[in-house]
Amino acid sequence: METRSFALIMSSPRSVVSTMELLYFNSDPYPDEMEGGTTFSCSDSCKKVFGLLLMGAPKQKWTSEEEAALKAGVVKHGAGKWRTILKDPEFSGVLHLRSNVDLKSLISLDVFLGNCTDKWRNLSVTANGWGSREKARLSFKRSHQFPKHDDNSMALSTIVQSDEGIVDAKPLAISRGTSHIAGPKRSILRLDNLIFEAISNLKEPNGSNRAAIAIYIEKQYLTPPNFKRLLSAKLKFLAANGRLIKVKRKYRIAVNSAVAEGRSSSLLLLEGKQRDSPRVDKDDIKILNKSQIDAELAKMRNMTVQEAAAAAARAVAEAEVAMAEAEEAAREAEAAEANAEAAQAFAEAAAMMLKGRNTSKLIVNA
DNA sequence: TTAGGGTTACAG
DNA sequence: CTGTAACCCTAA
Repeated sequence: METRSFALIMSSPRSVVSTMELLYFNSDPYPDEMEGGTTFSCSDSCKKVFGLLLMGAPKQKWTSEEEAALKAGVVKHGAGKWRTILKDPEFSGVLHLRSNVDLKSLISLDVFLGNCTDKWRNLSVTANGWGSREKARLSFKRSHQFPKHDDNSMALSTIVQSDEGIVDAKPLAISRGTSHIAGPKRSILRLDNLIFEAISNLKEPNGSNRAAIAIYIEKQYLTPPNFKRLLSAKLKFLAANGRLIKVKRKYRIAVNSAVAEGRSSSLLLLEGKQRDSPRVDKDDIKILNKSQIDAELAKMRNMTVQEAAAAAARAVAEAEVAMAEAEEAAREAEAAEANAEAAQAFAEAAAMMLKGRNTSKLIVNA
């Protein structure tokens, strides 16, 4: 009896062993057959023994198929739901040699872009002084910070319209290691959404000022530490391209703004480049509202693993580009704001001072 | 079960 | 030898 079980375990990857439970060891009778993916029940000491026996076993490189399934699984269930992904019959076939702990490696957008391993978790010094592992961690936290309510939409919440073709399964598989996809500049979408939501919900007749918008968003959502800068940059950008109208430091939504209402779904994620109509504006920003995101998710559930993974990878790649761009914009905006918003900062500082509050922060900007 | 620090094996 | 992919350990 023991011999037989032993053989079974030896043929399992170490990662499976680590999650084994000694179900069959103590079960009577033993199951006649064990298929790949069968989990065992095992005491801790048992695990140690078999873990030792497996030491030196070759590492199991992730196949492109497994990566695709993993990415699709994250799209479907969300990052962090490793066990759920594993148990999903849609992915369990492909991922049956992996444990939930193996899956968790995919914790960041960087990783999502093509590195389904712990690569980005391993500290290594980079030019900007941040270890890539640390970077991955921050990236992950950041991506989880915005949607306070709906984790499931996270994966798609920052999708922007692509100017590129659909990444199909093959290029996806060989894209590992390429963490940035070259292409025309795109803008972050999620914050746009929040700004529009804030302005329209605040319902101020002449529009809302930056502070009010910030307060609204901060009340509704968890915001990143650099949120103020991002918001400033974004407001400026949206006003510059006419999607917001700025009058006396108050922003209102432009009537012809391309807010998602009534927009054809043909502009959305899954269609990608298949929409061949000429672009009017290279900075055109598409916004997915909640129902559209849900629709996209529904579509993805009907896709094959490869299709979903391709779409997911593209979405995340674009989100990553968007995030990088937003941060870049924020950096650039810092200098610009010193001039453009100086008057505002002074005014606010003065007002604050009158109220006897600490003005140091605001004066710094002036 | 997961996140995250730590360790090991392997390729270059 | 070094960097990285894969894997281990464990607090919460």
